[in-house]
Amino acid sequence: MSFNILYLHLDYTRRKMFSKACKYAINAMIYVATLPEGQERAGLKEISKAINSPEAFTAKILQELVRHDLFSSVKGPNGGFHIQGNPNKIFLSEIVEAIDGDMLFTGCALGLEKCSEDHPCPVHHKFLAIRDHLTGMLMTTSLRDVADRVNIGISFLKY
Amino acid sequence: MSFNILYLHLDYTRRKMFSKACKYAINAMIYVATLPEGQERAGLKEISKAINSPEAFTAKILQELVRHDLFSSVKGPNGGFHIQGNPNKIFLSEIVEAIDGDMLFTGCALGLEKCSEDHPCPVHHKFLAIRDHLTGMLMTTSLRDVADRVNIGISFLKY
DNA sequence: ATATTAAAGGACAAAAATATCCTTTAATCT
DNA sequence: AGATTAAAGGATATTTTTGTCCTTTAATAT
Repeated sequence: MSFNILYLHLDYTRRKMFSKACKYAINAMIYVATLPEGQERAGLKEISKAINSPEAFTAKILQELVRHDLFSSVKGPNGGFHIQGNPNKIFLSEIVEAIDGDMLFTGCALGLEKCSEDHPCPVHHKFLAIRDHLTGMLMTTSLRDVADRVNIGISFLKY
Repeated sequence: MSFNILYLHLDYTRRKMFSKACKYAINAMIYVATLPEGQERAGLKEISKAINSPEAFTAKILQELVRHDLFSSVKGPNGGFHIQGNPNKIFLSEIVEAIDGDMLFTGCALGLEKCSEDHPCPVHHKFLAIRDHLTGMLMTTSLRDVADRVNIGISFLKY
């Protein structure tokens, strides 16, 4: 039952920019940011249903976000997760960095250990602009920004 | 012997844009593109030494590049790999697509199955520009471009 | 106080990516 | 033709990422 695995298992032709864990993290935080005032806390089940993610795995990621002070959590009845701080001042870059780290922003695109201006990889200069563009965008896009788009119905968290 | 694994094995804080396989592929092709006229073919050992990559794994990747008509290969003594076609007309995008697929260019950043203008994810519009920037760069940067930089000594394939 | 609820945490499982080894195939060289 | 060389391909191993399950901890509600 493998058409394109005819040739080796080097078929992973579906590499994306972020890890799944990171996507779940971003989606989860956006979802919680969309909740109305007075009820801005949501439980694991609610969150993973809202963003269509595997519950147990999502739990691990939410824990990680709590450790990174992006969420805070409350146990027991009516417990759950709420955003730690002001969604206007939480940026996508912080979520990405919490889960995927900063290699996307700082690491060499070609994997050179000591890639730098002095000792650049062959695509160093080409990627500088891309990286700046990407990190600039992530560092200026707040949770509020994107959550509002969901709330007014012009963007979506699942399917 | 695990300091930052104190908390779960969700520590993969080193996500990069491309897979390792893809980096090896790009580096390998750049290396072969740097070879002087008349000897523009290199064997697996030479290549993986030049780009500092694991030999056997690199072999698989070179095979894949041959299947994608980016390299052609010759067996036996003095065999090896040479670039199939004109390095001026081979672009980084083709190598990335051969190994990592086109999800980086076309896939939704947040993993929405049917992310589109009509039904966009919360960061759709923000990522459009990034993606265009990235793919534009990859589609216009030729192997010759980057190989020349290595040849004149202003960029490097290892360390 | 006790029961209930929900997150935290540990152990484990499955899948994908990375990597190695060994055999087979096809060139070249003698 | 036979020996040698190097890529192709198959099998397998390791590591990382993704995912599940079950117990423990700490809140709330009765």
